[in-house]
Amino acid sequence: MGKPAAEAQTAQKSASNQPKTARGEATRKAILTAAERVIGEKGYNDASIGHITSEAGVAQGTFYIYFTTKEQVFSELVLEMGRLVRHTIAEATQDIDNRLEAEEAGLRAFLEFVQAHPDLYRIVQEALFVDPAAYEEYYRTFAEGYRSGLVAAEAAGQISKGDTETRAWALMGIARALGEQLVVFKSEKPIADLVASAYDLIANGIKP
Amino acid sequence: MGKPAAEAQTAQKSASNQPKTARGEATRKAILTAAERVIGEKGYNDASIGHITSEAGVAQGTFYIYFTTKEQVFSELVLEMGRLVRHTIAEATQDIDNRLEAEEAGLRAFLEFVQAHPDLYRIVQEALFVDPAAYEEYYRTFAEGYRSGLVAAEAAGQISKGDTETRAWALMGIARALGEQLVVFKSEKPIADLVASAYDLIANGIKP
DNA sequence: CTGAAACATGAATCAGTATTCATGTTTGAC
DNA sequence: GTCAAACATGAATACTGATTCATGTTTCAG
Repeated sequence: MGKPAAEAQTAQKSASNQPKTARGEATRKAILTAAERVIGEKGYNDASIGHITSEAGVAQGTFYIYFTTKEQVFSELVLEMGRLVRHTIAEATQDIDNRLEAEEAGLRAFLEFVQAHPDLYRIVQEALFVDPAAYEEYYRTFAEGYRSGLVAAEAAGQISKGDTETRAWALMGIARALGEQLVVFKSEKPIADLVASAYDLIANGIKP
Repeated sequence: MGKPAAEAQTAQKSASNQPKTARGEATRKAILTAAERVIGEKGYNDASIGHITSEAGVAQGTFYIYFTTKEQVFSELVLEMGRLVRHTIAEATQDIDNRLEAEEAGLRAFLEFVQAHPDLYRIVQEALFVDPAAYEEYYRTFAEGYRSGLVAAEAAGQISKGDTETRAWALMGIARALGEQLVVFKSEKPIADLVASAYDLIANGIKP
């Protein structure tokens, strides 16, 4: 994982649903947090508004004060995941000049993040079916930042020459597969070991 | 992608729904094919039984002669994808003794398969949410075959030593990411180019 | 203090759709 | 040819769950 572009606090959500008082703010966040947990655990379709609001400790109708639709809360979670992940990786790699080292640190940060937020991870995966546009945006944004990092590293002679676009996708694929090991397959292997093996593969390949 | 274990034509489906005549056989297959297309396109939840049966050209009730549940037809599609993909790769790599070459040929075969069956590809992804057991089975089976291939190659000195389990997951992750490029992101890049870049990464890594 | 805007409630609405079933039609073994 | 088993039909059932709404309650600017 590399150094994706940092990012501003991003746009205001769509419609007329932003809270105007501290109480509203708190309620909205409670619903969002509950949605993350419930949707992450049960999946989009089995997570009913009732489940979400009861987990949040509010009445069902309250949901529609802050969100116009079940899909909207989902999309917002996908966006949040994107922001958080990019921020996490950017922070973990900001002081590292060498690309290969940055790759290693970024991968570690990503896996730690995923382990800490398993629900968000699953939500992004499900976005392919629930909100394809958000899914594409998530990966495209990520890939672009990644790719430009590789281009710079290539120019600086820190990595060999190659097709940076395909490399970016492949490296993201590795990160994703290892994240899935942790979250979906509940692997017990320590993150440090995963990172070490993946790093060796990324740096040296597997030829004898 | 490597040489997964081959496989027998696999078990009889669960309950009492196997056709007993040629007509029944044909109808069942028509429904299965329609389900593949419709579910692949609309996703599990938006694909109603009505959509599927009308695409298949049969009445709604006919569905329940051959499948006990909407989920069952989905699971069957996931299993089918597993069989097909393993078979395809096994065939593409059976005459190749060198592991790195097998890796290349297997990846190419996988990508060609995925491009030819985009619906099946999406169905497997959605299985994580619709039928997690089938999803796990799909990837576990695949990973085991993959890993044992790597172990053999390592023993034969065809690849460097390393953590074969993590390597297997990482390599599968690369294949998956590139497949997604084709199916989800509609990349125009020729498969040959994707394979060449990925092969270079897998064999040599990216260090300068 | 006060009243209008914000916020909260939860029961009712309303639509979609998986599954069942009573009723035909077709097939193939004998 | 015949008839029981297979197969097919599509309307009816049954249930789930997103969204709305009429009715309170709380907040806070002035």
